[in-house]
Amino acid sequence: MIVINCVKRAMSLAIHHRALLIHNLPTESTSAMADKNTDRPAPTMADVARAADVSKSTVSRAFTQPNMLGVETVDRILEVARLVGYVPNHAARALSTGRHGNVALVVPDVANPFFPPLIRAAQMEADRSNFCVFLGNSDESWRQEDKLVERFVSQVEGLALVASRLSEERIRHHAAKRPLVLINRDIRGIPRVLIDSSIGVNDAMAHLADLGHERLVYVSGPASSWANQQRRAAVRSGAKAYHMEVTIVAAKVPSYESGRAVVPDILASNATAVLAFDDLTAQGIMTGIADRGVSVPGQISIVGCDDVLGAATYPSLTTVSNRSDEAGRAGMSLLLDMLNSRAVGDACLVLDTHLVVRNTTAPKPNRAPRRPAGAD
Amino acid sequence: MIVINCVKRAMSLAIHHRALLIHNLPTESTSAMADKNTDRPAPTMADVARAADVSKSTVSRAFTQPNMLGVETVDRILEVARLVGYVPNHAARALSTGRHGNVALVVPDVANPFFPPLIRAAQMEADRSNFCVFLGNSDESWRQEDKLVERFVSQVEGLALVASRLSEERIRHHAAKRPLVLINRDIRGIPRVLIDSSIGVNDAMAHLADLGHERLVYVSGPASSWANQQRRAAVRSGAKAYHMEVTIVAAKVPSYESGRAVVPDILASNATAVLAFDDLTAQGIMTGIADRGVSVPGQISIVGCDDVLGAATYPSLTTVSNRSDEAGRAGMSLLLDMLNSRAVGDACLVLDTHLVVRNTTAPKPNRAPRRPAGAD
DNA sequence: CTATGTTATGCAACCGGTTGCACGTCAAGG
DNA sequence: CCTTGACGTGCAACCGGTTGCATAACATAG
Repeated sequence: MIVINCVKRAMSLAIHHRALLIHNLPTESTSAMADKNTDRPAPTMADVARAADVSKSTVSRAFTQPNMLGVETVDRILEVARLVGYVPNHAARALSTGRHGNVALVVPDVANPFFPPLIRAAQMEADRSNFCVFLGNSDESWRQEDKLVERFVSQVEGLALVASRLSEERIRHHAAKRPLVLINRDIRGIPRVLIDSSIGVNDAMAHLADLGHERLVYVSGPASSWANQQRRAAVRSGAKAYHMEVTIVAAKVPSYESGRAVVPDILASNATAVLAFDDLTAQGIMTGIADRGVSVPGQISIVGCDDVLGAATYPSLTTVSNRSDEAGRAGMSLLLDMLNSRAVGDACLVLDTHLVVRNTTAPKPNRAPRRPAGAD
Repeated sequence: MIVINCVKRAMSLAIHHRALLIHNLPTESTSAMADKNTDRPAPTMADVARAADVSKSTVSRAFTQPNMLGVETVDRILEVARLVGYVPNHAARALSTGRHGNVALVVPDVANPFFPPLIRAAQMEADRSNFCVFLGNSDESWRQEDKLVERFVSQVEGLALVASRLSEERIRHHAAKRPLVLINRDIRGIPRVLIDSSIGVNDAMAHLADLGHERLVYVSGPASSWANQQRRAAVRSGAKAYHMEVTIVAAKVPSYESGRAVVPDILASNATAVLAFDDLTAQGIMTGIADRGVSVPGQISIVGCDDVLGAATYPSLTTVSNRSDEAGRAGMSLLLDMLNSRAVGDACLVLDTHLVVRNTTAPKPNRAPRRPAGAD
């Protein structure tokens, strides 16, 4: 066995182990290798047909339309198939039927905690209908997203794009060739499910206004994100309704680091409350602020979005909660509906959100927060 | 536009919107529908061949072996292809070449924060080689995992199983038909990458011993998890080395809830330190313990594994850190190596781990922790 | 006993690419 | 001038299924 500890780069390790493993193949391993892909190339329908003494067509029907055949024939074929270890070939089937039994799911960032529950729910929903799901990570880039979609399109029956960064034109282009649903992106004529955070954001602003806050910073997310546009708009309208003054600070990508990075801008604004595009950003902001000796929520209140951290932060984060898994399930369900019945149209499902008040919001301090104690 | 707020079950909403959307299709939407899938069924190679006045073979070669053709021929064909919007058909290609350009990645639980970084890294690594990746969620069940693998196998070139719950026999079975790598599962003869947490666990026990702790609880994870077996073994050997008494408490699945559930057992054990299978479990334990009025780390020290929560908990969690993304990248890289060069063997890459000391560990209290203050 | 179904199965074409082999052209070598 | 080889391209078979149509067997009705 080869052991390499603490390898830093995949490339280097790939080279290493390959170089090393030429030798020491225990006999069992060698025989295992002999098995591998050396056995006849997997039984096909023709093999089964021969073994069961019927035609290819009959074998095919035994799997797809059993009631068209004699019961004992079907039984015999299935038995034979099991014995020889036959597994139908998806690709071949897709070629003649046009039905691949696959769907694609594309998200901006798998590692952002907003998405995993959504992915999981979508995956399991697809699984219930025996669909396989391709996962794509667009890395917040529309080019990457477009490339992925293009690569997927020839082997899927439908696509679900989550928080798509693509232009409306590209989305329509793709939707024209394959059934496509959007999650957290709002384009007329394309079926979509939306998490309406404007409700929760509005609640949050009412909550802050109640606490006496008058100056708010909204830390925005990706410009091409529908959720961001919607949240910003909700902040704007909330500002009017509750007579608050709003400053917008931009964090390009939603992440812990982005949050930390915008802390100076936040403190410079003289605001007493912060609404962040998402919890990750909010968390970064919290630690950044704490590092500068400003207390939360004593001097500044903070509200996040998405409720993906639970009560794990300290102080526990007040946030706008939604059920992203629900969006995933609903989106996939919608897509599967489209695949079964052509009866689709301008469907739009809206899931609502609500404010969860925890411990990062408190009444406005008497004086505006001091400048950070430390330098920089 | 149809709006349905606060829908609870996907099924019901699917029915709803379908019922509702028969009407109100704005004209633009209607025309969009007309486009959809109504246009000729996507241009094929034959279409391009006709348009470029060459044979199918030539078009094929223009894409796959351009240097076999005259340069101007290639240029013309590519141009024509672009014009008619031709996109090669993965499935058809796979049928004749046997190369699908797909790989499968199966994990126990997408939503467990240990996996998303790994998934993301694996996905992006595959993407660099223009591979599409299927994602499977085994839901911690070997049956589900087996089903997924079976479904994937006919349309992928290789598989990566993360923390597989399958029996060794099933894994060998699958490995015999397709290149397969394991992540966090150790089977001789099957290429694998392992995160060796025994190092970190040992460090953790040394750390606790330094602090004077003599009685430890190990909260175990899934029995079929290799990581769990490894960690438990490391705890056992550490117990010997540092003369600690160890109790094992079982949490079947690694989750926040499981952690909370085992708190009574932990407190009953009279131990002064806890090592949890993973951070999620540790987090559950922390809040459960806090709820009972026992202080961390004052009365009980807690150590997690995986370091997926960062410093977000309060107190921030001491934990055994690893880079799961590195494992994902290395695993996928290894798989791609196998696909390119048949030169594979008994490869085994081991990534190491280290202890990150934060604020949930402290010297052993003078007296063993009291029973919980509240009832139950 | 023949006309008419009904049911179970086989034949062969087709899905959209890939590829071994054959063919034609043109240039260099004998 | 004729061979020989390299080069560029086309033909046709093949990958592993699906499916419309034909056919054979058998039952029922006229």
